[in-house]
Amino acid sequence: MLTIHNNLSKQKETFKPIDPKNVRLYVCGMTVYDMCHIGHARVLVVFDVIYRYLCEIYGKEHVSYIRNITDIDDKIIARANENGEDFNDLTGRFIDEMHRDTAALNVLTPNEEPRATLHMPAIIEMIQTLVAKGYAYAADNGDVYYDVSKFTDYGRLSGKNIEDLRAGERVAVDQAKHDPLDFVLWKAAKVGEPSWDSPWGAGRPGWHIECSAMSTGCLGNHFDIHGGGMDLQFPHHENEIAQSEAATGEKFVNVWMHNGFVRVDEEKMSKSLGNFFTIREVLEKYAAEVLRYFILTSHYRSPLNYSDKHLDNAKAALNTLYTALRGMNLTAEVGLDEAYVARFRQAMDDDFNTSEALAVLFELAKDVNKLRHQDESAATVKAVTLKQLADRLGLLQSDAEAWLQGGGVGDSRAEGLEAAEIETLIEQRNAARAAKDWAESDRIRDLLAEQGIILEDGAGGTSWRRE
RNA sequence: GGCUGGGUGGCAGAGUGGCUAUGCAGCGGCCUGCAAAGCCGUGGACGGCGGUUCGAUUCCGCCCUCAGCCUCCA
Repeated sequence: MLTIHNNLSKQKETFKPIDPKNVRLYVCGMTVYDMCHIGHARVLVVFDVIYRYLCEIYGKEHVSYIRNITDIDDKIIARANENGEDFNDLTGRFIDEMHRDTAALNVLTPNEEPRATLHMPAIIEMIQTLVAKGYAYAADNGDVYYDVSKFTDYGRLSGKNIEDLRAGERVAVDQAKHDPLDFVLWKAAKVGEPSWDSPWGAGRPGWHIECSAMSTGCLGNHFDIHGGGMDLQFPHHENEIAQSEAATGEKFVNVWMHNGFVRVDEEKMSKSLGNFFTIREVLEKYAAEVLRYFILTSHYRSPLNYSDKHLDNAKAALNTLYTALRGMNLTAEVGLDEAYVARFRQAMDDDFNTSEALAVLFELAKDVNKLRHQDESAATVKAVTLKQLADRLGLLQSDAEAWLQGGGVGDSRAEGLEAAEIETLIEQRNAARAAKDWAESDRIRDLLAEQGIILEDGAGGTSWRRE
């Protein structure tokens, strides 16, 4: 029985899809004007694992996963101007870069990745509906605003009330708004800005409305799960609720999920603070799977502190799992160890407790190591189970030998010895060992160690890996 | 100031009203020519002060402290 922490109720609830056989999931994706950073990686990986698990329960063809792309907003326009290029060229380029990152991280492709600029009619139509219903007004400056005072439930998701928000007075007063809390649905275009025609003149949509229009457009007025980063809870998701429920007259979303932040030195990593690392930067030093594993070590709602040391730790942990799989027949047609499968599912059923799920993987690895020289068929069952469960998390996707010999490092790994050279040296060393020439044997081993190559003499011969 | 979520062993990170998390690192042992890997064993923890309880790291209160949101941000 899957339970999910619903941010709307602030508690864990048993998950029941609106349509018992089909699940509908929407996640707020990227604004594409720059490379994705580790915070983006976390959303991508966290919801990828959630998506995979929902597919496991309901069947892949019964889960609709939508992750939008914001491809028009102030920052995109500003960046395109800085670069002196058309904003479409900019966004197109960074959409490609994002897809390169998601592929590297083994993030599955959603059913759809709707883009704001390709859904203008639906966006404009929703704004028209809001104006017609009295929830929105066109201001003197050509902008259209949502009238927050008209939506009685405003603030429910983020635990705020309108009075407190007003008391905060941190919202800069915009003369065109009736109330500082009102937010923009349609922005009138300034000269030279990209724009679309609308009943209120040329302009572009506000950020929040695109998600209301595209999510309901893709999934229907009322769907199951809506996710995104913690920071989107307010105002973005709050505003989405206000827009969607006012426009459709129906409940918008049953379950709201928000993942925690990535931190650097105990501080939020963000573009505005400038303390961020791009996914690409990390992949130069570490294999993508190390980053993916690192993200899954903590619960999705907890903060995740980023550092090289933690990634080194993640790499070492992955090596342990791969070492257990090395030499095992993973394509053997054997049943799974159902006790472990049950424990894995129990962990995932508990609000996607990936740390607990990973612990199950390590216990399986230990079993494999224990049994491999005693009871090969029993060990194979454990190994196959380990591989299968890891698949469900999108982990252990490499061949174990290839992983260990590759060293779990990223794209620009320091070039070392070729495999053939290493094999030759190992042969020389083994000849020395056969002659009990330990000095020579150790000399070769030390030589290789200097190159980051670690030898392991086993019953079946000498194997090697990169540290 | 308002609201939210945290503070767990050297580090990371789950969890539980009494019973081993797990990983990395450490220590002892087995294995090995010696190592490495693996296995066995082992030490070490629940921010502080009260309260509830037979018993609290786990529930309640207060305090300290950290982070986040209240403004674009995953």
